[in-house]
Amino acid sequence: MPELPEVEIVRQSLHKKIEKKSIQKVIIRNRNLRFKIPGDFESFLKDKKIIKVSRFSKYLIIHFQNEDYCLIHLGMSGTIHILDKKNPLKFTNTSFYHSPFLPKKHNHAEFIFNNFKVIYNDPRRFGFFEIIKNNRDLENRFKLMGPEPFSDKFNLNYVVNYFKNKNKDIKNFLLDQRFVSGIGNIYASEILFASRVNPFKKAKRLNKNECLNIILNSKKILKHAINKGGSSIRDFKNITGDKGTFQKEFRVYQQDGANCKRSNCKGIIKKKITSNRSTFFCVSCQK
DNA sequence: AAGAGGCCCTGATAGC
DNA sequence: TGCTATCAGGGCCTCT
Repeated sequence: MPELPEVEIVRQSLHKKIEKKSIQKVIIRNRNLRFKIPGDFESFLKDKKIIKVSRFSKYLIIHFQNEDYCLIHLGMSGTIHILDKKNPLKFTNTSFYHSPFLPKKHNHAEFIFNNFKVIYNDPRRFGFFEIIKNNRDLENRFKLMGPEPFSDKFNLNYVVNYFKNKNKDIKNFLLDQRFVSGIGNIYASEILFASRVNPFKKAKRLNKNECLNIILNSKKILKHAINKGGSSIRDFKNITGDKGTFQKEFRVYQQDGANCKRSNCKGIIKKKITSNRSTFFCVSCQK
């Protein structure tokens, strides 16, 4: 689930909770993630003090002293839960997929701090951890990825040049992390709707104005989603924690069959599958 | 070498 | 009720 806005919301709460704290111990319950958790993971993280939690694209970056880092990618179903020992019944929810209550199954890793635990849960196992041991490796790690939508590098020149002679359709480019980093399947559809651009239009056929609209709407929609706490598209029950509300503002995602929400448009929202992913768009106003 | 498609995995839901 | 099929926020790998 988690696209850039949801990962940012997780980052904010995680940073607040673990900044300047030390990991006392790491317990691995299940090493099988997208990439197997290495055998020395626990010993490497033991007694490490967290400087801060930052983010690039959909990656959380835990900063330790001495240029050590741990990347966390949540994949499709990864969630991070904070379990407070002093209040064992109270959970700080950073989940967008599951019930806020700590799931019993699929806890892969537990990070034990002085008086609380951080738990990584991931039913589908598409997420992963990655240890990075110096600044240069951290820079190189993201070198092949495109700029974030918010970056000044994601501008008209960049996009127009990138799209020259490109036959791939625009929806697939928004999902292509080498072109732009952090957009996923929900926001790609929403951005193209806001830009009035048909998702299946070939990138090289887009004019300057359409490119500009896509750029501006990418920045605007992701920022708005962050302000709304991200999108929570699966059930939340009995929670007063970090629940996103941007799903209430979806204009096309999961809206197939509905009337187009753009005033003066009489179109219907349709769903089409490309590259194994659903795409939602208005048949009338997205040309 | 760009682009399309398969695949990793579990769980929720729909349909019979 | 219980089965089977389909779909889900991502991204890596292979094939053409």
